[in-house]
This record gives sequence, C-alpha cells and structure tokens, in this order.
Amino acid sequence: MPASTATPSFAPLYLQIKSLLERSLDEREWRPGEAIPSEIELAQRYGVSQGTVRKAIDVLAAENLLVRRQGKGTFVATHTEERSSLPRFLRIRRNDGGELTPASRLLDARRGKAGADVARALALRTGDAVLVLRRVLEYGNEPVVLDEITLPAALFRGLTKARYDAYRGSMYGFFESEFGVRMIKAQERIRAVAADAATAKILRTESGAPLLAVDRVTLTYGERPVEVRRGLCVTRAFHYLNELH
Amino acid sequence: MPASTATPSFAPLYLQIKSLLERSLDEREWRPGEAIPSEIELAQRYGVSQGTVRKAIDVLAAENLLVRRQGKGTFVATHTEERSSLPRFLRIRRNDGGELTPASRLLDARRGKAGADVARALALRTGDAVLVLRRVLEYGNEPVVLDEITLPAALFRGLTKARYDAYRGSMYGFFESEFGVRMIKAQERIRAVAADAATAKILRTESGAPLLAVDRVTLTYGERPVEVRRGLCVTRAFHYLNELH
DNA sequence: CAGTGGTCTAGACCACATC
DNA sequence: ATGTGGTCTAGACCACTGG
Repeated sequence: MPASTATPSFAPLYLQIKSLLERSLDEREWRPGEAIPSEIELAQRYGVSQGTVRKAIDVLAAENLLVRRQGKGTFVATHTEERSSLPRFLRIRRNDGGELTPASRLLDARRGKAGADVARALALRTGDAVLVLRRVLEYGNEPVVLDEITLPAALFRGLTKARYDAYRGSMYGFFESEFGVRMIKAQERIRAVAADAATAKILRTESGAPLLAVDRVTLTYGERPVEVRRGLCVTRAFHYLNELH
Repeated sequence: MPASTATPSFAPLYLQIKSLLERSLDEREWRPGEAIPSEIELAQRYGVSQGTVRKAIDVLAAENLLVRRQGKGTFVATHTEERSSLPRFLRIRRNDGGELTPASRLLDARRGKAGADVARALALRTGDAVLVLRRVLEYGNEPVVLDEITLPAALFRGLTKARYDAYRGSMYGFFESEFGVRMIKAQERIRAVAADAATAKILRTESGAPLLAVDRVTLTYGERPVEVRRGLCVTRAFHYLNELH
C-alpha cells in the first residue's frame, strides 16, 4: 500500500518520501533546530513502512538537511547552533593548526543593482535590487579574509548593518533566524590574484601580494541560488583546506 | 548467529563486516576493476544476513572504495577506467566550462632523500629514499599546472620516466596498475603564492604572477600516506572547483 | 519507564545484465 | 532463464535520552 501523493512519481518510494520531506522543509512546516516527527509517525502519515522513511531520512541526513540524534529524534539542520564550533562552510584554517574561530566584522551594507553576472548567478534580472555587504574575518585581531557578499534584496528586507551588529552568531545563522533563508550547499571557484591597494590595506599586506580569490554561489532548497560572494584571503599564515574522496 | 571473526569488536556488525572487506581489499584478495563476491555469497561467508552485508557495502561505496553496478555486481574501484572522463582527484576546470581533459607531460624523475617535512608527511624517517617527479598538466598545449610529486621509493621500485611515458592513462592509474598502490583519498591545502622565475617560464607567465599552490597528501588503505605533491597552477583561464555540503 | 533512533534478520518482489 | 543489485516490508531487539 504505497503513498497516495507523490512528487517525481515512478521514482523509488523512499525518494518520493524524501521529496515530500524536502517540500515540508521548504515550506517551513518544521523550523531549523526543531525535531521532525518520529519515523513511526511519518511512516503512518505517508502510509509506508518505517524502513522506507528511514531510507529517505538517511539521504537527507547525508545531505546535511537533517541531523539524527539517537534517543532524541531527527532535527532540522541549523546554522544557529554552530556556536563555538567553526561554521560549516568555512574552509580557512591556520597553518599551525590552531582552532581559533574568526570574528566577523561588517564594514558596510549598501543597496545596489544586479549587474549581468550577478543577475545570472542569482537568477535575477539585470538591475534588480541587491544588497552588498563587505566584511572582514579576523583571527585574533589579524584580518585574513575580505568578503563581498551579494544578496537578492527581495529576500533580505530590513537587513542593515546595525541589525547584523546586534546579532550574535555566524552570518548564516543571522540569515536563517532573521530572514528565514537557509543555506544548504555551495560551490566555490578558487583563483590566485594580486591584491589591489584598497584590499591590501584592509588585509594589512602589500599591494600586489598574492591572494586567494574564492567565488561562492550558495543555494537553498530546490537548488535556488540566494547568495554570491567573493572572498579575498591572505595565505601567509592560513590556507584553504579541502578533503578529496 | 553473528560472525566468528571481528576486527574492532563491539562495533555494529555491519561495521565489522566493513572492516573485513577493507582488509580483503588491502590484501588484494580482489584486484581493482574486478567484481567482489555477490552479497549472498558474502553473507554466507561471514554468517550474517544479506542486509547486513549490504549496509557494509553501502558505506564502502559511499567512500568510493567499491562501485555498485545493478545487474552486474559490485566492483573494486579503480583509477584505470577513468579514460575520457577526468581523474577523480583533479579539481582544476576551465573558466569557460570546456571539458577538456589535460595531457600529463613528465619533465623528470629523480631519486632523492626525504627531508624532515616530507618524512613526517609520508611517515618515513629523514633521509629515507624517495622519488621526485615533476610533471606539467597541459590543456591543449597550454601549460596550466606544474606538479612536484614525492613518493616513498620503497613502494615504487623500478619507476622511471621511460616507463611512465610508455603508460597510457592517468598517473594514479599508472601507480595502481604498475605498482599496486591505490590512492583512496587525499587532503589538499591551498595557498596563493608568487611565481618564481623557473616556474613562470614553465607555465608561460611572468615571474611574480599569482599562482595557486596546492599541497596534497594522498592516502591508501588504512590511512597510510603514500604521496605528497605540490601543484602550482595558473588561474587566468582556469580555477579550482570545490563543492560544499 | 516510555519513546526515540540504530541494528539485524528474513523474505518477497522489482530492475537490470547476460547468456 | 538466471544471477546480480535495488526496493520494500514486518518484526525483533539494542542503545540512548529524558522524565
């Protein structure tokens, strides 16, 4: 007795269940940090066995959308509980292995219009309103990364520097709890560039010094792009860490 | 009726089975590209149910040690069948999205002794014999990456430039089929550096130009390190691609 | 204690590949 | 037709959490 509703029909049952769960997440039926219903409840709700629900949840847990906690339940992943641990998407590390988490200092937040490149990356039209934030990541008062972050203004109404400054936690925690925008995954393209004068000054290095340029596109549910950012990073005492499997 | 043998005992059964399978892979009971026994056979061999074997294989497949092929069997992952598709560990891409696979040109292969850093990374003693290869990756006659690859000489007896030049396929395919060394996973640390004169000449850029420096440590079974390499990469028309989940 | 996720089993059936 | 992996079920029991 399979489920009555389905999304990609003719896919395996557990993938259909996965789609249903994703839709519920997207529609905010359960909020970040909250527990979703137990496997048994979900099995009843969808009219499938517990094992099938389990498999659907397995996939979502592997994609970091859900987090299992034995004996407690299954929870919606959140960026707001990453206190004291380093943000999930930050790959910058100290060369000496120190675990220091960086401080984030917002330089400014201004309104602007999307250029052609940004519009394409964010699935907007050229000229649509965007917000541009510039911020510095500092490791013990040492500026290491200068980020320029571009957001669709429509999704972040009311974002101001003051409001960010008042928030305690990671930037993605801020986006999630203040604007309901959840960053699920991202793609980064990394290049080496020479520092221009303005950047060099902010990062306390010499003009022309080699920097890592990290261009990120960040996606929410349904592969929708909701952020583009360029990070410029000094790599004298730091590096970008990547695991290959 | 659980398995009689075990490796990390007191771990879940399927993880014990996973360890047994890993040991068999490490001991070359099945060679790269070959099929391992069917799930039913393995279940009988270890005295567990098919479902438990399945779960063990699931994990190994997720770690890219095994590859499932429906209707055919489960196969030992190999670097030698990556012809025409790009090597698994190569993250360099064209900016314009072209899919061109690079050609690998070996400059030289020489014997040397491990310095302190290399010895630590490869779990050798300082002064132990190593091989040092230098090679260039070229995309349509354009040199893009200069790699310096350091290997423990003990594992690669008989490696010469002539022998590599005679081989058709990726370098890891060469290591796997000629020396039985299988690269399983790797860790990369990325920095931005300025090109020195010699490197600039090889990569046809200017001395001092910003380059990506990619330091890789590569591991086989049992987390044993068997390669360190430094890649220097021009990123005018190329970039390093990374997916964050 | 009850409720949750985690493991393990046994068996049925499906989809695919090969002969 | 046979053998392989892939899906789905139902039920038993374990391990952890919290009242």
